[in-house]
Amino acid sequence: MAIKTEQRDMVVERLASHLLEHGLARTTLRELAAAAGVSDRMLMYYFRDKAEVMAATVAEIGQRLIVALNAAIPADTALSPAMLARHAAEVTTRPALKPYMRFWIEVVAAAGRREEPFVTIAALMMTGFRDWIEPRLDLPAGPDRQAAALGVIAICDGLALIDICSGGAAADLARSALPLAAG
Amino acid sequence: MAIKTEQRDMVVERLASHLLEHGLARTTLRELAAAAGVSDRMLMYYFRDKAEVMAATVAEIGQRLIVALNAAIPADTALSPAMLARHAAEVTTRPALKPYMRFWIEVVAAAGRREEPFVTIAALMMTGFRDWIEPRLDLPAGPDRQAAALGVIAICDGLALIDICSGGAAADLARSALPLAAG
DNA sequence: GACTCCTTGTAGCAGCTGCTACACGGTAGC
DNA sequence: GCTACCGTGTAGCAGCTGCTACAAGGAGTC
Repeated sequence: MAIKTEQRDMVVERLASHLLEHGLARTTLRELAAAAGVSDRMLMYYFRDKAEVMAATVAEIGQRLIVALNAAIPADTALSPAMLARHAAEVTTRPALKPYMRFWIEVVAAAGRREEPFVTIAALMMTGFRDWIEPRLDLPAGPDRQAAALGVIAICDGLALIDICSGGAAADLARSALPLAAG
Repeated sequence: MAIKTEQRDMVVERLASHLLEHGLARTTLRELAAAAGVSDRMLMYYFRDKAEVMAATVAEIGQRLIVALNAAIPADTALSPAMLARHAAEVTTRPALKPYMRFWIEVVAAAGRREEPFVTIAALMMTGFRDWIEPRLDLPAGPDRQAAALGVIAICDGLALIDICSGGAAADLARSALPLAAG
Protein backbone atom coordinates (compact mmCIF):
# COMPACT_ATOMS: atom_id res chain seq x y z
CA MET A 1 0.00 0.00 0.00
CA ALA A 2 2.83 2.37 0.83
CA ILE A 3 4.34 2.00 -2.61
CA LYS A 4 1.06 2.82 -4.25
CA THR A 5 0.50 6.11 -2.42
CA GLU A 6 4.12 7.12 -2.79
CA GLN A 7 4.01 6.48 -6.52
CA ARG A 8 0.71 8.29 -6.70
CA ASP A 9 2.18 11.36 -5.04
CA MET A 10 5.17 11.32 -7.35
CA VAL A 11 2.90 11.00 -10.36
CA VAL A 12 0.83 13.97 -9.23
CA GLU A 13 3.93 16.10 -8.78
CA ARG A 14 5.22 15.31 -12.25
CA LEU A 15 1.80 15.79 -13.81
CA ALA A 16 1.47 19.18 -12.16
CA SER A 17 4.62 20.38 -13.88
CA HIS A 18 3.49 18.85 -17.15
CA LEU A 19 0.02 20.40 -17.09
CA LEU A 20 1.44 23.79 -16.13
CA GLU A 21 3.54 23.66 -19.26
CA HIS A 22 1.14 22.06 -21.71
CA GLY A 23 -2.26 23.15 -20.51
CA LEU A 24 -5.31 21.41 -19.21
CA ALA A 25 -7.21 20.45 -22.35
CA ARG A 26 -6.25 18.00 -25.07
CA THR A 27 -4.50 15.76 -22.60
CA THR A 28 -4.71 12.00 -23.09
CA LEU A 29 -4.07 9.26 -20.60
CA ARG A 30 -1.12 8.00 -22.62
CA GLU A 31 0.43 11.47 -22.75
CA LEU A 32 -0.08 11.98 -19.02
CA ALA A 33 1.39 8.55 -18.29
CA ALA A 34 4.46 9.28 -20.40
CA ALA A 35 4.94 12.62 -18.67
CA ALA A 36 4.70 10.91 -15.29
CA GLY A 37 7.13 8.19 -16.33
CA VAL A 38 4.67 5.34 -15.85
CA SER A 39 2.45 3.29 -18.14
CA ASP A 40 -1.14 4.31 -18.75
CA ARG A 41 -2.11 1.03 -17.22
CA MET A 42 -0.53 2.13 -13.94
CA LEU A 43 -2.21 5.53 -14.06
CA MET A 44 -5.52 3.71 -13.87
CA TYR A 45 -4.13 1.68 -11.02
CA TYR A 46 -3.20 4.73 -8.97
CA PHE A 47 -6.41 6.59 -9.85
CA ARG A 48 -9.97 5.50 -10.45
CA ASP A 49 -10.33 7.30 -13.77
CA LYS A 50 -9.05 10.25 -15.74
CA ALA A 51 -11.21 12.75 -13.86
CA GLU A 52 -9.54 11.71 -10.60
CA VAL A 53 -6.12 12.17 -12.18
CA MET A 54 -7.03 15.67 -13.30
CA ALA A 55 -8.65 16.62 -10.01
CA ALA A 56 -5.61 15.58 -7.99
CA THR A 57 -3.24 17.35 -10.35
CA VAL A 58 -5.18 20.61 -10.47
CA ALA A 59 -5.37 20.58 -6.67
CA GLU A 60 -1.59 20.17 -6.52
CA ILE A 61 -1.12 23.12 -8.88
CA GLY A 62 -3.45 25.24 -6.76
CA GLN A 63 -1.36 24.41 -3.71
CA ARG A 64 1.84 25.37 -5.51
CA LEU A 65 0.29 28.69 -6.48
CA ILE A 66 -0.68 29.42 -2.89
CA VAL A 67 2.86 28.53 -1.75
CA ALA A 68 4.33 30.90 -4.33
CA LEU A 69 1.97 33.66 -3.26
CA ASN A 70 2.86 33.10 0.38
CA ALA A 71 6.53 33.46 -0.46
CA ALA A 72 5.90 36.77 -2.21
CA ILE A 73 3.38 38.22 0.22
CA PRO A 74 3.66 36.70 3.71
CA ALA A 75 0.69 36.07 5.98
CA ASP A 76 1.45 38.90 8.38
CA THR A 77 1.00 41.53 5.66
CA ALA A 78 -1.69 44.13 6.26
CA LEU A 79 -2.38 46.42 3.31
CA SER A 80 -5.21 48.51 2.00
CA PRO A 81 -7.22 46.85 -0.80
CA ALA A 82 -5.63 49.14 -3.38
CA MET A 83 -2.11 48.42 -2.16
CA LEU A 84 -2.66 44.67 -1.92
CA ALA A 85 -4.21 44.60 -5.38
CA ARG A 86 -1.26 46.51 -6.78
CA HIS A 87 1.19 44.18 -5.05
CA ALA A 88 -0.67 40.98 -5.95
CA ALA A 89 -1.08 42.05 -9.56
CA GLU A 90 2.63 42.74 -9.76
CA VAL A 91 3.33 39.25 -8.41
CA THR A 92 0.87 37.37 -10.62
CA THR A 93 2.16 39.03 -13.79
CA ARG A 94 5.73 37.92 -13.08
CA PRO A 95 7.05 35.37 -15.56
CA ALA A 96 7.33 32.73 -12.86
CA LEU A 97 3.63 32.95 -12.06
CA LYS A 98 2.24 33.50 -15.53
CA PRO A 99 1.87 29.76 -16.22
CA TYR A 100 -0.22 29.47 -13.09
CA MET A 101 -2.53 32.28 -14.17
CA ARG A 102 -2.82 30.80 -17.65
CA PHE A 103 -3.69 27.47 -16.11
CA TRP A 104 -6.17 29.05 -13.71
CA ILE A 105 -8.01 30.65 -16.62
CA GLU A 106 -8.18 27.28 -18.33
CA VAL A 107 -9.76 25.82 -15.20
CA VAL A 108 -12.30 28.63 -15.14
CA ALA A 109 -13.07 28.11 -18.82
CA ALA A 110 -13.70 24.40 -18.20
CA ALA A 111 -15.88 25.31 -15.23
CA GLY A 112 -17.77 27.75 -17.43
CA ARG A 113 -18.83 24.92 -19.69
CA ARG A 114 -19.94 23.04 -16.58
CA GLU A 115 -17.42 20.28 -16.90
CA GLU A 116 -16.65 18.22 -13.83
CA PRO A 117 -14.44 18.06 -11.89
CA PHE A 118 -13.58 21.63 -12.84
CA VAL A 119 -16.75 23.32 -11.65
CA THR A 120 -16.05 22.06 -8.15
CA ILE A 121 -12.33 22.75 -8.31
CA ALA A 122 -12.77 26.29 -9.64
CA ALA A 123 -15.16 27.15 -6.85
CA LEU A 124 -12.75 25.65 -4.30
CA MET A 125 -9.79 27.53 -5.69
CA MET A 126 -11.76 30.77 -5.69
CA THR A 127 -12.53 30.20 -2.01
CA GLY A 128 -8.83 29.51 -1.45
CA PHE A 129 -7.89 32.84 -3.04
CA ARG A 130 -10.41 34.71 -0.92
CA ASP A 131 -9.14 33.04 2.22
CA TRP A 132 -5.62 33.99 1.22
CA ILE A 133 -6.43 37.63 0.50
CA GLU A 134 -8.78 38.50 3.35
CA PRO A 135 -6.33 38.26 6.28
CA ARG A 136 -3.85 40.39 4.33
CA LEU A 137 -6.29 43.30 4.16
CA ASP A 138 -6.24 46.00 6.82
CA LEU A 139 -10.00 45.84 7.13
CA PRO A 140 -12.19 44.34 9.85
CA ALA A 141 -13.65 40.98 8.92
CA GLY A 142 -17.06 41.35 7.33
CA PRO A 143 -18.92 41.87 4.06
CA ASP A 144 -16.77 44.83 3.06
CA ARG A 145 -13.59 42.82 3.43
CA GLN A 146 -15.09 39.95 1.46
CA ALA A 147 -16.08 42.32 -1.32
CA ALA A 148 -12.63 43.90 -1.35
CA ALA A 149 -11.02 40.45 -1.66
CA LEU A 150 -13.22 39.68 -4.66
CA GLY A 151 -12.22 43.00 -6.16
CA VAL A 152 -8.55 42.12 -5.82
CA ILE A 153 -9.16 38.77 -7.52
CA ALA A 154 -11.07 40.39 -10.37
CA ILE A 155 -8.17 42.75 -10.99
CA CYS A 156 -5.49 40.05 -11.03
CA ASP A 157 -7.57 37.80 -13.27
CA GLY A 158 -8.48 40.59 -15.67
CA LEU A 159 -4.84 41.51 -16.06
CA ALA A 160 -3.93 37.87 -16.67
CA LEU A 161 -6.40 37.73 -19.54
CA ILE A 162 -4.93 40.85 -21.12
CA ASP A 163 -1.49 39.38 -20.71
CA ILE A 164 -2.45 36.21 -22.57
CA CYS A 165 -4.09 38.00 -25.49
CA SER A 166 -1.89 41.04 -25.94
CA GLY A 167 1.28 40.40 -23.97
CA GLY A 168 2.95 41.73 -20.87
CA ALA A 169 3.35 45.29 -22.11
CA ALA A 170 -0.41 45.63 -22.60
CA ALA A 171 -1.01 44.13 -19.17
CA ASP A 172 1.33 46.70 -17.64
CA LEU A 173 -0.52 49.48 -19.44
CA ALA A 174 -3.83 48.15 -18.15
CA ARG A 175 -2.43 47.95 -14.64
CA SER A 176 -1.29 51.57 -14.77
CA ALA A 177 -4.73 52.69 -15.91
CA LEU A 178 -6.70 50.76 -13.32
CA PRO A 179 -7.02 53.59 -10.76
CA LEU A 180 -8.48 55.76 -13.52
CA ALA A 181 -10.71 53.00 -14.93
CA ALA A 182 -12.09 51.72 -11.64
CA GLY A 183 -12.20 54.98 -9.70
CA MET B 1 -21.32 28.85 -56.00
CA ALA B 2 -24.12 31.00 -54.61
CA ILE B 3 -25.69 28.04 -52.86
CA LYS B 4 -22.42 27.10 -51.25
CA THR B 5 -21.75 30.49 -49.69
CA GLU B 6 -25.37 30.88 -48.62
CA GLN B 7 -25.32 27.50 -46.94
CA ARG B 8 -22.00 28.33 -45.40
CA ASP B 9 -23.36 31.53 -43.89
CA MET B 10 -26.39 29.72 -42.54
CA VAL B 11 -24.18 27.02 -41.03
CA VAL B 12 -22.01 29.62 -39.33
CA GLU B 13 -25.05 31.33 -37.84
CA ARG B 14 -26.43 28.10 -36.42
CA LEU B 15 -23.02 27.03 -35.15
CA ALA B 16 -22.56 30.36 -33.39
CA SER B 17 -25.71 29.76 -31.37
CA HIS B 18 -24.67 26.18 -30.68
CA LEU B 19 -21.16 27.06 -29.51
CA LEU B 20 -22.47 29.87 -27.33
CA GLU B 21 -24.62 27.35 -25.56
CA HIS B 22 -22.30 24.35 -25.44
CA GLY B 23 -18.84 25.88 -25.30
CA LEU B 24 -15.82 25.81 -27.51
CA ALA B 25 -13.97 22.66 -26.45
CA ARG B 26 -15.01 19.05 -26.81
CA THR B 27 -16.81 19.75 -30.05
CA THR B 28 -16.71 17.15 -32.79
CA LEU B 29 -17.40 17.57 -36.48
CA ARG B 30 -20.38 15.26 -36.27
CA GLU B 31 -21.86 17.22 -33.38
CA LEU B 32 -21.31 20.53 -35.17
CA ALA B 33 -22.83 19.14 -38.34
CA ALA B 34 -25.91 17.94 -36.47
CA ALA B 35 -26.29 21.33 -34.79
CA ALA B 36 -26.04 23.04 -38.18
CA GLY B 37 -28.55 20.66 -39.73
CA VAL B 38 -26.15 19.31 -42.33
CA SER B 39 -24.02 16.19 -42.69
CA ASP B 40 -20.43 16.21 -41.53
CA ARG B 41 -19.50 15.48 -45.10
CA MET B 42 -21.02 18.82 -46.14
CA LEU B 43 -19.27 20.66 -43.34
CA MET B 44 -15.99 19.66 -44.93
CA TYR B 45 -17.37 20.81 -48.25
CA TYR B 46 -18.20 24.29 -46.98
CA PHE B 47 -14.97 24.61 -45.00
CA ARG B 48 -11.45 23.37 -45.55
CA ASP B 49 -11.08 21.73 -42.15
CA LYS B 50 -12.33 21.93 -38.58
CA ALA B 51 -10.08 24.86 -37.72
CA GLU B 52 -11.72 26.92 -40.47
CA VAL B 53 -15.16 26.01 -39.12
CA MET B 54 -14.17 27.14 -35.66
CA ALA B 55 -12.49 30.32 -36.86
CA ALA B 56 -15.52 31.41 -38.85
CA THR B 57 -17.89 30.61 -36.01
CA VAL B 58 -15.86 32.39 -33.34
CA ALA B 59 -15.61 35.44 -35.60
CA GLU B 60 -19.39 35.42 -35.98
CA ILE B 61 -19.83 35.26 -32.21
CA GLY B 62 -17.41 38.16 -31.78
CA GLN B 63 -19.47 40.21 -34.22
CA ARG B 64 -22.66 39.40 -32.34
CA LEU B 65 -21.06 40.54 -29.12
CA ILE B 66 -20.01 43.84 -30.67
CA VAL B 67 -23.55 44.31 -32.01
CA ALA B 68 -25.00 43.67 -28.57
CA LEU B 69 -22.55 46.09 -27.00
CA ASN B 70 -23.40 48.73 -29.59
CA ALA B 71 -27.06 48.36 -28.77
CA ALA B 72 -26.38 48.87 -25.07
CA ILE B 73 -23.78 51.64 -25.38
CA PRO B 74 -24.05 53.58 -28.66
CA ALA B 75 -21.07 54.92 -30.54
CA ASP B 76 -21.71 58.58 -29.68
CA THR B 77 -21.24 57.91 -25.97
CA ALA B 78 -18.45 59.86 -24.27
CA LEU B 79 -17.76 58.82 -20.71
CA SER B 80 -14.89 58.94 -18.28
CA PRO B 81 -12.96 55.64 -17.99
CA ALA B 82 -14.52 54.98 -14.59
CA MET B 83 -18.04 55.63 -15.84
CA LEU B 84 -17.60 53.58 -19.01
CA ALA B 85 -16.09 50.71 -17.04
CA ARG B 86 -19.01 50.82 -14.63
CA HIS B 87 -21.50 50.87 -17.49
CA ALA B 88 -19.74 48.21 -19.55
CA ALA B 89 -19.34 45.91 -16.56
CA GLU B 90 -23.04 46.27 -15.82
CA VAL B 91 -23.82 45.31 -19.41
CA THR B 92 -21.45 42.36 -19.66
CA THR B 93 -22.71 40.80 -16.43
CA ARG B 94 -26.31 40.83 -17.68
CA PRO B 95 -27.75 37.35 -18.25
CA ALA B 96 -28.06 37.97 -21.99
CA LEU B 97 -24.34 38.66 -22.35
CA LYS B 98 -23.00 36.13 -19.86
CA PRO B 99 -22.73 33.36 -22.46
CA TYR B 100 -20.60 35.65 -24.58
CA MET B 101 -18.23 36.36 -21.72
CA ARG B 102 -18.04 32.69 -20.85
CA PHE B 103 -17.23 31.94 -24.45
CA TRP B 104 -14.68 34.73 -24.63
CA ILE B 105 -12.85 33.28 -21.66
CA GLU B 106 -12.78 29.91 -23.36
CA VAL B 107 -11.21 31.50 -26.40
CA VAL B 108 -8.58 33.15 -24.21
CA ALA B 109 -7.88 29.86 -22.46
CA ALA B 110 -7.34 28.15 -25.82
CA ALA B 111 -5.10 31.03 -26.88
CA GLY B 112 -3.19 30.64 -23.64
CA ARG B 113 -2.22 27.11 -24.58
CA ARG B 114 -1.13 28.46 -27.96
CA GLU B 115 -3.72 26.65 -29.97
CA GLU B 116 -4.50 27.94 -33.43
CA PRO B 117 -6.68 29.47 -34.69
CA PHE B 118 -7.46 30.83 -31.24
CA VAL B 119 -4.22 32.70 -30.63
CA THR B 120 -4.91 34.80 -33.70
CA ILE B 121 -8.61 35.18 -33.00
CA ALA B 122 -8.10 36.19 -29.37
CA ALA B 123 -5.65 38.91 -30.38
CA LEU B 124 -8.05 40.11 -33.06
CA MET B 125 -10.98 40.20 -30.67
CA MET B 126 -8.93 42.06 -28.09
CA THR B 127 -8.13 44.67 -30.73
CA GLY B 128 -11.82 44.81 -31.56
CA PHE B 129 -12.70 45.52 -27.95
CA ARG B 130 -10.11 48.27 -27.72
CA ASP B 131 -11.40 49.84 -30.92
CA TRP B 132 -14.88 49.70 -29.52
CA ILE B 133 -13.99 51.25 -26.17
CA GLU B 134 -11.58 54.00 -27.18
CA PRO B 135 -13.99 56.27 -29.07
CA ARG B 136 -16.44 56.03 -26.18
CA LEU B 137 -13.93 57.55 -23.77
CA ASP B 138 -13.86 61.29 -23.18
CA LEU B 139 -10.09 61.36 -23.54
CA PRO B 140 -7.90 62.60 -26.37
CA ALA B 141 -6.54 59.82 -28.57
CA GLY B 142 -3.15 58.66 -27.36
CA PRO B 143 -1.35 56.25 -25.05
CA ASP B 144 -3.42 57.28 -22.04
CA ARG B 145 -6.65 56.49 -23.82
CA GLN B 146 -5.25 53.15 -24.99
CA ALA B 147 -4.25 52.29 -21.45
CA ALA B 148 -7.64 53.31 -20.12
CA ALA B 149 -9.35 51.06 -22.68
CA LEU B 150 -7.22 48.13 -21.56
CA GLY B 151 -8.14 48.91 -17.97
CA VAL B 152 -11.83 48.77 -18.82
CA ILE B 153 -11.34 45.40 -20.53
CA ALA B 154 -9.42 44.01 -17.56
CA ILE B 155 -12.27 44.99 -15.25
CA CYS B 156 -15.02 43.45 -17.37
CA ASP B 157 -13.04 40.24 -17.87
CA GLY B 158 -12.08 39.92 -14.24
CA LEU B 159 -15.71 40.26 -13.20
CA ALA B 160 -16.71 37.65 -15.76
CA LEU B 161 -14.28 35.18 -14.20
CA ILE B 162 -15.69 35.79 -10.74
CA ASP B 163 -19.18 35.35 -12.11
CA ILE B 164 -18.32 31.95 -13.57
CA CYS B 165 -16.67 30.60 -10.42
CA SER B 166 -18.78 32.10 -7.69
CA GLY B 167 -21.94 33.38 -9.31
CA GLY B 168 -23.54 36.71 -10.07
CA ALA B 169 -23.86 37.85 -6.47
CA ALA B 170 -20.11 37.55 -5.95
CA ALA B 171 -19.50 39.41 -9.21
CA ASP B 172 -21.75 42.23 -8.00
CA LEU B 173 -19.84 42.37 -4.73
CA ALA B 174 -16.56 42.54 -6.61
CA ARG B 175 -17.92 45.28 -8.83
CA SER B 176 -18.96 47.34 -5.84
CA ALA B 177 -15.50 46.98 -4.30
CA LEU B 178 -13.54 47.90 -7.42
CA PRO B 179 -13.11 51.61 -6.67
CA LEU B 180 -11.65 50.63 -3.31
CA ALA B 181 -9.51 47.80 -4.71
CA ALA B 182 -8.11 49.67 -7.70
CA GLY B 183 -7.88 53.15 -6.20
C1' DG C 1 6.53 -25.39 -0.83
C1' DA C 2 1.90 -23.56 -1.03
C1' DC C 3 -0.83 -19.57 -0.55
C1' DT C 4 -2.03 -14.82 -0.78
C1' DC C 5 -1.85 -10.27 -2.08
C1' DC C 6 0.35 -6.07 -3.95
C1' DT C 7 2.19 -4.50 -8.10
C1' DT C 8 3.02 -4.38 -12.98
C1' DG C 9 3.42 -5.58 -18.18
C1' DT C 10 0.96 -7.13 -22.54
C1' DA C 11 -2.56 -6.90 -25.37
C1' DG C 12 -6.56 -5.30 -26.87
C1' DC C 13 -11.57 -3.66 -27.18
C1' DA C 14 -15.37 -0.72 -28.53
C1' DG C 15 -16.18 3.65 -29.63
C1' DC C 16 -15.01 7.98 -31.42
C1' DT C 17 -11.95 11.37 -34.17
C1' DG C 18 -11.01 14.24 -38.37
C1' DC C 19 -11.16 13.51 -42.84
C1' DT C 20 -11.70 11.32 -47.61
C1' DA C 21 -12.73 8.29 -51.76
C1' DC C 22 -16.37 7.33 -54.68
C1' DA C 23 -20.59 7.48 -56.82
C1' DC C 24 -24.50 9.87 -58.58
C1' DG C 25 -28.22 13.23 -59.65
C1' DG C 26 -28.97 17.77 -61.25
C1' DT C 27 -28.12 21.85 -64.01
C1' DA C 28 -25.81 25.00 -67.06
C1' DG C 29 -23.41 25.80 -71.40
C1' DC C 30 -22.71 24.65 -76.12
C1' DG D 1 -27.49 15.25 -76.68
C1' DC D 2 -23.02 15.81 -74.70
C1' DT D 3 -19.89 17.55 -71.49
C1' DA D 4 -18.53 19.67 -67.36
C1' DC D 5 -19.10 20.93 -63.06
C1' DC D 6 -21.75 21.86 -58.67
C1' DG D 7 -23.81 19.76 -54.79
C1' DT D 8 -24.73 15.79 -51.82
C1' DG D 9 -25.24 11.00 -49.79
C1' DT D 10 -22.90 6.50 -48.47
C1' DA D 11 -19.38 4.29 -46.68
C1' DG D 12 -15.36 3.90 -44.57
C1' DC D 13 -10.30 4.47 -43.16
C1' DA D 14 -6.43 4.98 -40.06
C1' DG D 15 -5.49 6.65 -35.88
C1' DC D 16 -6.59 7.75 -31.30
C1' DT D 17 -9.60 7.63 -26.91
C1' DG D 18 -10.53 5.92 -22.09
C1' DC D 19 -10.45 1.88 -20.04
C1' DT D 20 -9.99 -3.28 -18.99
C1' DA D 21 -9.18 -8.47 -19.02
C1' DC D 22 -5.56 -11.50 -18.19
C1' DA D 23 -1.48 -13.14 -16.63
C1' DA D 24 2.45 -13.16 -14.00
C1' DG D 25 6.53 -11.51 -11.09
C1' DG D 26 7.75 -10.65 -6.41
C1' DA D 27 7.44 -10.52 -1.39
C1' DG D 28 5.65 -11.89 2.74
C1' DT D 29 3.16 -15.62 5.80
C1' DC D 30 2.31 -20.07 7.44
